[in-house]
Amino acid sequence: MKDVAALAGVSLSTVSRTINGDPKVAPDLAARVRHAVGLLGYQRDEAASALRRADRVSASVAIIIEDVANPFFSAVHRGVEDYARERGVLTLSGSSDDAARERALAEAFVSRRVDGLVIAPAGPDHRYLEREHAAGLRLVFVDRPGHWIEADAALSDNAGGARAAVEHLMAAGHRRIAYLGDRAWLFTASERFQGHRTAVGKVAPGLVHQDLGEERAYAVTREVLAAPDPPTALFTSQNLVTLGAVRALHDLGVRDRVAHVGFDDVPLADALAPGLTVVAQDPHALGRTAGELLFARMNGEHGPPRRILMPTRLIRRGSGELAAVSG
Amino acid sequence: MKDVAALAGVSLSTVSRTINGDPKVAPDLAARVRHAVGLLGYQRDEAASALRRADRVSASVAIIIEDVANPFFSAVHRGVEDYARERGVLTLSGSSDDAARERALAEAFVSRRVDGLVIAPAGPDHRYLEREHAAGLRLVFVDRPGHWIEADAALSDNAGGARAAVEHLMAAGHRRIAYLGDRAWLFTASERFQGHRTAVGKVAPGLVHQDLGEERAYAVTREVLAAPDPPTALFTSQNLVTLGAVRALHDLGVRDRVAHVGFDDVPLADALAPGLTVVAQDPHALGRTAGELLFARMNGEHGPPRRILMPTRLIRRGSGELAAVSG
DNA sequence: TTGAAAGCGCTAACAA
DNA sequence: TTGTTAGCGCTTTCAA
Repeated sequence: MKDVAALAGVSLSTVSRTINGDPKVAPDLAARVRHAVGLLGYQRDEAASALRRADRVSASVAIIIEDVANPFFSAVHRGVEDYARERGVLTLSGSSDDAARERALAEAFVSRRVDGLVIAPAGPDHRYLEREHAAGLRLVFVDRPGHWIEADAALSDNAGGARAAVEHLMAAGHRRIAYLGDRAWLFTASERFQGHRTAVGKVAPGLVHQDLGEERAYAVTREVLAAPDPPTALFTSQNLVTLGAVRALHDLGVRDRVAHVGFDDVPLADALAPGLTVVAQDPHALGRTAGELLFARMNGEHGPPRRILMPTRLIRRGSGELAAVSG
Repeated sequence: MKDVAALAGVSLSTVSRTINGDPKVAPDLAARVRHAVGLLGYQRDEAASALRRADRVSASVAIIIEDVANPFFSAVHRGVEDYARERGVLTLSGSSDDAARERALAEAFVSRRVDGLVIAPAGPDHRYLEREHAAGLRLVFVDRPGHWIEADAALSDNAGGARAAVEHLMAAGHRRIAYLGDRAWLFTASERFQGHRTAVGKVAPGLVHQDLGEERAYAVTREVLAAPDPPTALFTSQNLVTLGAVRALHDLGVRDRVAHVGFDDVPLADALAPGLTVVAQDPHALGRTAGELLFARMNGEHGPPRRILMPTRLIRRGSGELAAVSG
């Protein structure tokens, strides 16, 4: 910056003002400065700039998701990024994997002075953010609400969606409907399980399996169908669980006999035979909504925490419309 | 920080030294400092720290990919992130979409003083990075090499993989093999087209379609198959193109008659009927390798640019093994 | 071993 | 309108 000032023959303040688009710098000086900037390839040091700046804005927000490579979360990420970009704000991101890493990431972003933080919780306790939040950190939760902390959240209608899925299966005559879900303590999972339970009335023992990942879902699907009095339909409550179950049904050759509805859409769902019926969320919209909440706070909105519920949508593609056969 | 110093009754330097693990701080002082830190929930301002620090290390790297929500790129992202995390370094990321945005993002990251930059090129010209690169910016390209700039790169064996895919189809008797690809000017696309051409010898007119996205691929697949003298097999050279083609073949009801090999694996490929044969890359490993190259430079490695080629793997699942019927 | 003071690159108050 | 100067939060000489 001082090289620029020297080359343009002006003071540091004039350079700073020119760069920040201050209107009351003489056009000829501004031109000299811009010329020097171009010649030297000067770029402002954003960190130093934010450090000195009165409002301390870094023009960046961060999102912490479970896994940047999970299609659901990466679409949420993209939603936040699109919203932020339209406002000239950079979006940082990181994969939390687990509660400890989530906390480490949150602290890393906070100490980099992001203007706001979006978190898709991987951990069951966000009290560690209480102090920062009280001190003015703009914080929004997405997909799942924060625990032990009062903050904005953008969520899907998990219970309603799950209930719709299972009721759809029941309307086709199914009564023995297995529930396969991921980590039971997660808000999303428990909401979806509630939805399932509401629809079926009483849950048959042996038909509920939780804490599954893709591989466990594959194995459990095979086990459940091999057991006596097997279910005639499956409700899988998370995208990776759905993938595991689809592969298992396929390998068993029963995709056209065992009904199946998954929560969250997956690629190629409509190219399967039969197509995969799902309760789709709109992860991109979820991300955008989280962005809206976050920017509202950044723009000075006060008031109590808001919780926005996004609707889900049942997409009939065949697998959820298979009629129940005598069980 | 000065609150911490006041509470602990020491000077700023002692706080700084304690936080940075300087061994020659008296244990009792260090304990007092740490206690105060805990009480106040103090976290160092990384930006200010990096600003003053002699080596100016920010403990962060960035990766620019076309779309954080594309499964291929998000897996690359995750590979870099995993490698960096093991070394205590934060990974930032952004979606470039196009050349202009790529440049804007690169400049944003550079002005945030990341220690290194990984780019999956979206643009055809990286001369804008030349000055920074010469000035010491650690730069690695992934998936596609940089253009008009000499820098390290981690690439898949695009030509070899494409050639293997098409030769595989030819071994099953196919002679009329359509090529469907994404933006032709991309390095990856042109390499894959070269591989296709090498395998088939001479390219039949009307069987090559480029610059496709998922929706265009869907439409073009239908058109190509409806035309006189249609191909008996398809080679789709990118994941979104593959998805479009699969859906089109499915909707036409010809997935068991028209052979198909895709470049890059897609979810549920093995749950289709027939399964989708692909030439798989390992995007996670590609990301890790880019990370290795980057960190080697960050650790002072000199020498000429290195280009690492990662092998691809043909995964036979059925669609690529359909025999040619009389055309 | 500890503290006082200078300064990283920048912006903002103040003076000219 | 422009320049001078102080200082953001931190690290790092330099002296004590």
